[in-house]
Amino acid sequence: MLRPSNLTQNALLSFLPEEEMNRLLPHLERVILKSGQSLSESGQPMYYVYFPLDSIISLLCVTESGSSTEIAVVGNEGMVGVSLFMGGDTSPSRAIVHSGGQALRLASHHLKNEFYRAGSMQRLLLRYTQALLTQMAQTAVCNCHHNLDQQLCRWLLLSIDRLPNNELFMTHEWIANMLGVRREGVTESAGKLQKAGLISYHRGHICVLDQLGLEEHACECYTVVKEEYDRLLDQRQPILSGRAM
Amino acid sequence: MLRPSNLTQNALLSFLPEEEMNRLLPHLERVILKSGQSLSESGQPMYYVYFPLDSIISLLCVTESGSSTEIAVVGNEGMVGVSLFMGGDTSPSRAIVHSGGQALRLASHHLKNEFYRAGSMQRLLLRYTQALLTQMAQTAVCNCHHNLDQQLCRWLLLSIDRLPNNELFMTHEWIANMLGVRREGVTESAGKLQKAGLISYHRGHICVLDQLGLEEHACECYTVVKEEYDRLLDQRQPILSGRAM
DNA sequence: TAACGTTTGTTCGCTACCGCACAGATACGC
DNA sequence: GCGTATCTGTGCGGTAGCGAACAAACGTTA
Repeated sequence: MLRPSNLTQNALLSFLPEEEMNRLLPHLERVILKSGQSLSESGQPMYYVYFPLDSIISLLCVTESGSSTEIAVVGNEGMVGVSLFMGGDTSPSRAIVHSGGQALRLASHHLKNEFYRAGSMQRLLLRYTQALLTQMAQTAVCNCHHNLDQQLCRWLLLSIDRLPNNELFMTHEWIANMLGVRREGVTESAGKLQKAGLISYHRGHICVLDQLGLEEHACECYTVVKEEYDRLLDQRQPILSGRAM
Repeated sequence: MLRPSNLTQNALLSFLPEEEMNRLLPHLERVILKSGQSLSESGQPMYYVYFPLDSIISLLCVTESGSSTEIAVVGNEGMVGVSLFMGGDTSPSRAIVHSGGQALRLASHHLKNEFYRAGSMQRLLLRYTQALLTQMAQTAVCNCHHNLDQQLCRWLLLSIDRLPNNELFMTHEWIANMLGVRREGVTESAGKLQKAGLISYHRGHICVLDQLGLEEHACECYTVVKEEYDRLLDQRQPILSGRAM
């Protein structure tokens, strides 16, 4: 059984009124997610949804030829598995843990039951899905019109916004898979950012040194997404954990 | 007042049970949408949602610099304005009529009222939104990994699937805006398709001559999207109009 | 210490697409 | 019929990113 104090680290759950939270509480399980682990595969049924605490999950869309693109990133501000209550049952995208950590897991039918009571949980999850839609749309246009340098800045910013500190463990290779580009391209862009003093990295360990500087180098996509999340999800009491959005 | 027989041209509405349809009927207005007309602008409040009959609407995401990319296309299988019931109130994207025709319009509050009764309408609209999510994700990955020729094929196929026949009125310039590329690029790709006998075009009038051929030239993205729409929305009685999905 | 796998740095030619410029063809209004 | 706007075709140099290949630096294990 979880102590309520730990639950508030997930923003979505922290917004729930006590009554609904109490109904969910017995069914929430704390799990450890490992980097690289898959939470869902395209077209496969989902048995659980996940509310990340200090972990980050990437939603990927994969082509026939095997190349992939991240279409959204989920941290402690959200959840993985919206397609369940949207009525799809199966997941349309692959969900990969891109930064290991803890998450709360909830069996599908418990989530559906609560959702179809049509109370706060439903409103909250729908607003979150709307934020996800915005993120996906903005990612799509960013892939099209902004260069790799800008995309890398956006990606780093979205990641550290969802982490407790300004460091992340991630190789260039991984980032390349997320952005749908070559590893060498990431190495080159990351090199520029390091020379500019914005980040430092070493063998899969990246430190963001100058967040504001990154924002200046990023395209507007980061801000657009962030502001939409704030608008849709920050209308209630703030979340208790440190850097959460 | 609308005759019920005309309503069935929109797939979403045709799936509604009679009771719910009767509640909506008095509030549905038939409107003519003109090519190029904007139904919603990014960040602006929406007063109506639209159920296209023989018109097609593009959802666009626009960058600061003014370049745009289509993130989804909506025809008589869907509706424009999902963000209303998702809780966003304002539209996150620009909705532009890309093929003029008729649509049914419903004032926001009537839609919300029906949605929050948590009946068939809610389930249906959520399933549709799920299909929209899939389309957006697939479009994003397509922009990233597939070349212009393939994207053009996908785009043409998605368009004629939503039209009563195999011709559409659309200049290369417009298509370029949708795909987020140069007009010259579209001219070149369209030229190839014409030489291959798959389409013919002349000053903004495009005829699809060989749909199967187009599908062979397209990337898998078209099929993925189409099958997901079929799966999510074709589970009930078929729609009455001719070529509807 | 030595061997090996992983991560990053760098180079080279190649391709798709960009941005620009301009020309021809067609449709439309006066 | 004529002028004009729109649509399409084409040709240029430029560039961002690709694919492949390889080297160097680092960490881990034996």
